[in-house]
Amino acid sequence: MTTTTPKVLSKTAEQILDLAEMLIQTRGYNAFSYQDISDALGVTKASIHYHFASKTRLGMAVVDRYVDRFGAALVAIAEDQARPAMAMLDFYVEPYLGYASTPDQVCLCGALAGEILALPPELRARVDRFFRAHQSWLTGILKRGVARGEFKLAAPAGKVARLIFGALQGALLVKRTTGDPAQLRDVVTVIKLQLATGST
Amino acid sequence: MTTTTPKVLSKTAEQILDLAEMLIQTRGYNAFSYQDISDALGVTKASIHYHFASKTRLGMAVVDRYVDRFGAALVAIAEDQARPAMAMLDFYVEPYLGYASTPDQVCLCGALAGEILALPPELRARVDRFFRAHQSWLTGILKRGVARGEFKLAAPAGKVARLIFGALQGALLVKRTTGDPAQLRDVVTVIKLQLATGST
DNA sequence: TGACAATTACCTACTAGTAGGTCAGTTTTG
DNA sequence: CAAAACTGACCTACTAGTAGGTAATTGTCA
Repeated sequence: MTTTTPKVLSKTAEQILDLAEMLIQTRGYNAFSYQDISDALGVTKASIHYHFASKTRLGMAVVDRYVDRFGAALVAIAEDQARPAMAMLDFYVEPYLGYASTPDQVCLCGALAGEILALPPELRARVDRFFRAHQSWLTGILKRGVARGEFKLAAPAGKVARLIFGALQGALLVKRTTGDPAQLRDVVTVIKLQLATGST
Repeated sequence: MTTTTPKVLSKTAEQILDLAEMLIQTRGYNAFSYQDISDALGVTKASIHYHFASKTRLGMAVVDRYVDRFGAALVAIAEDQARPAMAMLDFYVEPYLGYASTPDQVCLCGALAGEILALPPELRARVDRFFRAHQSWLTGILKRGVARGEFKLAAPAGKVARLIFGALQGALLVKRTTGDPAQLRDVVTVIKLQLATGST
């Protein structure tokens, strides 16, 4: 696991992390301030600096926690060798559908990617790792589905994984702007139909 | 056409627009300042305010110009009834491939979508319109391809259009972060293979 | 057990820097 | 000349971050 903060976190520190994560997912990293957190949580800016020395460190802690949480879920999904690959894909898209059901949340790393050049290098590297890990995980699931005769791919698994991952991230972004809750649902439907053997 | 600035623009105004467009596409709207433009162009901040009274108005002018330019291309592509639908799709993805060949440009509206909640409402509405227009244009092209026997779709054209559009936007975002120029190329390849009759 | 020293968790008050924006005045140009 | 283009000086609001202080809790040891 990639841990920025060594030991257990205080209740306040966790509240700060929770709120910062939400603020990045909705407004973006550069569009939230320590003052926003201070106002919402009733703690002073100095107190936030006590828990997270800099905004960069706060961002790192938020991303690390998100990546670890998501990553643990990926491991858990892929563990059960008996489970159909399509069911694994269903589990994978669940968080995305969850975000799509909120008024304006997107994937944390998707949000950060939109302002990647305006981000401190520590955050850039973490988003990069997230994208690679998820696309490689998806590639594995697709290969498994093909080996089991569940999926029929029009192209190599790695390229299809890129299509699926990009489509999920893009659909979330579009959904938040247009406000149409069907945006992501439709995309997931088409992906599954295209993967299913004999769908075309 | 959606024109914010009524008459012809001065050379300086156009330089400001060009640079602002590039800055939004790379860094994002909230991560660039009048000072950045002032430094790069050698004009004062006050001079920028002379041409564009507020940052919101500058943003509006940038998006309007971008949307008009892109929209004119869409009309031109769809004009020739004889041209194959696949060729039209090739023309459509050309700008995306162009951005992908730069180190860190993405679609202007894709960049704005990442910080949509931190944007003035005038910009939000414009990004929304862009997304709807492009998905509806893509839907038309897909329907045309089906009618001509060029495409075989696994789902209704509107849903496939959402997949394609989201995948293009998402792939650009991922490409900029990971730096892999093949990210978008792979996605386009898979899309075309999945659309082609009998590809699966 | 009680005394003392750290440590944790916060606070008020402040800094230097940057953001977008204003305005009166000046230069340039048709 | 007059309109258009531009500038320097300035303003207010807000940013991340710092300095220094205060309680309360916790660990250690005679």
